[in-house]
Amino acid sequence: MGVQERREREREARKSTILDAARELFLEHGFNGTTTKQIAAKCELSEATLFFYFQSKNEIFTSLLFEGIDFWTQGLKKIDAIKMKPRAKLEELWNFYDQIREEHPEYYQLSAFLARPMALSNVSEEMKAEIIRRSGENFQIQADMLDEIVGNSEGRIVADLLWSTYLGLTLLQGSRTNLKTPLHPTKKELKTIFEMLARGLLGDSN
Amino acid sequence: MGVQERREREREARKSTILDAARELFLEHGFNGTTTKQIAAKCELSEATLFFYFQSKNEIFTSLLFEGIDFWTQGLKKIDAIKMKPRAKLEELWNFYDQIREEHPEYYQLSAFLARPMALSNVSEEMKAEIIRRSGENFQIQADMLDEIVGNSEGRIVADLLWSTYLGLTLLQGSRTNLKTPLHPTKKELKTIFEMLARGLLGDSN
Amino acid sequence: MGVQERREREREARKSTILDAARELFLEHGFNGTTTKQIAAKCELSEATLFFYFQSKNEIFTSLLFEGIDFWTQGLKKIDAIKMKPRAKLEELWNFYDQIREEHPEYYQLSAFLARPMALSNVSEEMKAEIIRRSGENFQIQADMLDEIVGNSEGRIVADLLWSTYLGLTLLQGSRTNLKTPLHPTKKELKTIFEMLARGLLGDSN
Amino acid sequence: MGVQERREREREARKSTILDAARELFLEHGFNGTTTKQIAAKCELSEATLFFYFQSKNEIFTSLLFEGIDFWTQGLKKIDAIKMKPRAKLEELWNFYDQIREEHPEYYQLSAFLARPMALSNVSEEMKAEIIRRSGENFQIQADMLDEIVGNSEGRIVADLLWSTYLGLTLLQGSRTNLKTPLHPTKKELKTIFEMLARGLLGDSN
DNA sequence: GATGAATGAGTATTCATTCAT
DNA sequence: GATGAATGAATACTCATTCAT
Repeated sequence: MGVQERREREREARKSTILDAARELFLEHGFNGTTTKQIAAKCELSEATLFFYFQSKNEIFTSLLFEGIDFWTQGLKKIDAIKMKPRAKLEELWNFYDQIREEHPEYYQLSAFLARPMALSNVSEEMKAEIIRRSGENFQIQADMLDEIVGNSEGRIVADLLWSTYLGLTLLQGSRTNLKTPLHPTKKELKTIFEMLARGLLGDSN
Repeated sequence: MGVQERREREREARKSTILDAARELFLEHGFNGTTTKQIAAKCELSEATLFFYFQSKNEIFTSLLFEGIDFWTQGLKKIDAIKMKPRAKLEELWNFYDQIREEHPEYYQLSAFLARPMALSNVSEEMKAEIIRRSGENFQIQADMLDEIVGNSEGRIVADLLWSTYLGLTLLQGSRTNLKTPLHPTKKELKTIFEMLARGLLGDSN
Repeated sequence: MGVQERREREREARKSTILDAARELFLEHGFNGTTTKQIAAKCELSEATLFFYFQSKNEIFTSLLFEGIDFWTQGLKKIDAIKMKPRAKLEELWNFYDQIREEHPEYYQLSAFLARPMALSNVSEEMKAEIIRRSGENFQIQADMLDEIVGNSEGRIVADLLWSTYLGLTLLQGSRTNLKTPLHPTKKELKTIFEMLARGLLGDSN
Repeated sequence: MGVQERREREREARKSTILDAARELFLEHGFNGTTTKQIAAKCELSEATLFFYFQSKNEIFTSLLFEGIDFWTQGLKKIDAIKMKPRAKLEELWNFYDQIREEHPEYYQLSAFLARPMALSNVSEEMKAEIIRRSGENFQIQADMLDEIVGNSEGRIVADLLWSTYLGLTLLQGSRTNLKTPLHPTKKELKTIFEMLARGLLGDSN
């Protein structure tokens, strides 16, 4: 059934085209600030075609959400699998955050996005449940990893600290871009912050 | 003229009523997701009446922004004025964050809000400039305070760390509320996080 | 009853103030393009006060209409009363048109206004009837006068020609102002036009 | 591609339907007195559909303006091309006015419309410039034609007289319709008026 | 598969008018 | 008398979605 397979592949390619356009627009203008007309224009299709590939604007949106969550899952699982000393692994995790932020800012923004109170107000209850499940899974991976790193069951707390800090720093930079303030922390300063944090988390000796 | 004064007071009260309704809705659904109809319904006025007190939906929005920024300014200045040992002052600042978050979550959300890339896309250039100015002032107060606390000019970096962490933690909790995950960190865990941070910032001796 | 009389006088004065403001705005922007807010602002009263002196925006409008029609009636009756040779009287009438256009353009515009198909669409049937009655009276005075001037019962036709020409010329100038075309006919050219017309109406000998 | 051509034709037909409805309403109630709802109802389409064919209410309006101006241009050029004796040509022109008024009163009203002070207040500066240009062209054709007819360079003045008279007569009839006065001048009386005018313009001998 | 055409429900804002003081 | 406050109805225009082809 080569024909059917090719059709399937083509269908997925088209969906990708649409998602690429939508992702950019949703990130820049938010859900309500983005129109199907804009999405259609950006991917050079008619508005009607969008609805052939997705049931609704909302489905396009949740597709992007799942895509982002899955991206994180894959990265975290890869790190989890590596064998390393605690301090090194902590640094590895931190660097992973850094890397995603640089190479895939859209997936980074996603995390901040999901944290906003209004984030899921347009999403159906079923979808919401699924998003919750998958996001929780991601957090659990990090918490387990950090349990191991700090050598006790405070992993959950440390995960909170580490993750919040990074999330906060990202937002801070976003805010400074908005507010046209000089961008801080720089790459070097980020390193300093990590050292401070690591000292706090693991003690001076590490 | 008692009459005129009473009128003025009543007018301010009405504006407050509108702002209270609008604040809640904007926080929950964002600017584009909130309609003047919703605001009017929430404060039990007609839509037209909104426009008697504010020139536009945008003016309502920016009024809320300024209100929040000013609230922070006042609190920060109060702390800045207190004479204290570094470690104690650090704790004071941390507690201030905590207190606002508990007593005025709406002003807390504001900070996260301002960080979003699309946050100010509906705001006129003049207003944007003013928001930038006042927000920057708030950050400067914190940076200066922390310079003094850590005893060197790394205040800016420390301010970044402290503030990002707290901002991140807030978002984390928001995210967990959204995602219906059990709420962490708890009050006690927050204390632990602060200890870790303080150790990282000031060294073990403090 | 001096008090009551003074009150009456004051009331009329206020009405005049309002009408002055309204006249200017209606002429410039039309009925639908003029708002009660604008009228109130122009005469430095509150919108509500307008409704103390007039029942509605429509009543303000029809008041202006009657005012204008009456102004014409008075002028025409004055000319009618003068004893003169036909050609001189024709010129007198023409000059009267000219004078009103220069000194009271608002009353001149009125005539053009009344001629427009949509002119009275906002006016109640009773008011419309009254306007029709009084306008017809004005036309009758002119027709009778011209019967006498041309010495036969073709006055009605001549009145039509004379009046249409003048009305048309006024509109022509209005159109040229709108279209920023050089203004023609000039005062001198108007005289030439009158000569042509008079020759046509009365024959070469006059 | 027959399909594409048919689509194009259908699209033009729909635009025409909308313009027909709009023309009637604008003539009767003016720009501000006509709503998109009314237009939509009149041509049995939804309001939204109007905006699929035209960018704005204003674009509908200016489309009508251009349509009318072009109609005049075509007729005038046709007459200009005919070789005739002066008096005959003058009559030809007069009859052309008459014909348009009878067969296309909407294009006749247009001229009166353009003359109103507020006529173009809703039109963009670019459009206004274009309207001015094209209207001026029409007048120039008439002035040149009349220069030739009267045999000297007084064409401009004669054009003013002729055109104003006709414009005025149209308005007069409009006014009488409004005011429910018996309609004058009749067809026969119009002829008499023309004779008077022609005598005035060309002298008794013609 | 893809799209031009069509629309019901909504969007911020304005308007003439009313009413309590 | 005068006005600040309030509003129902309307206004031009937009949006996500549907459907015939």
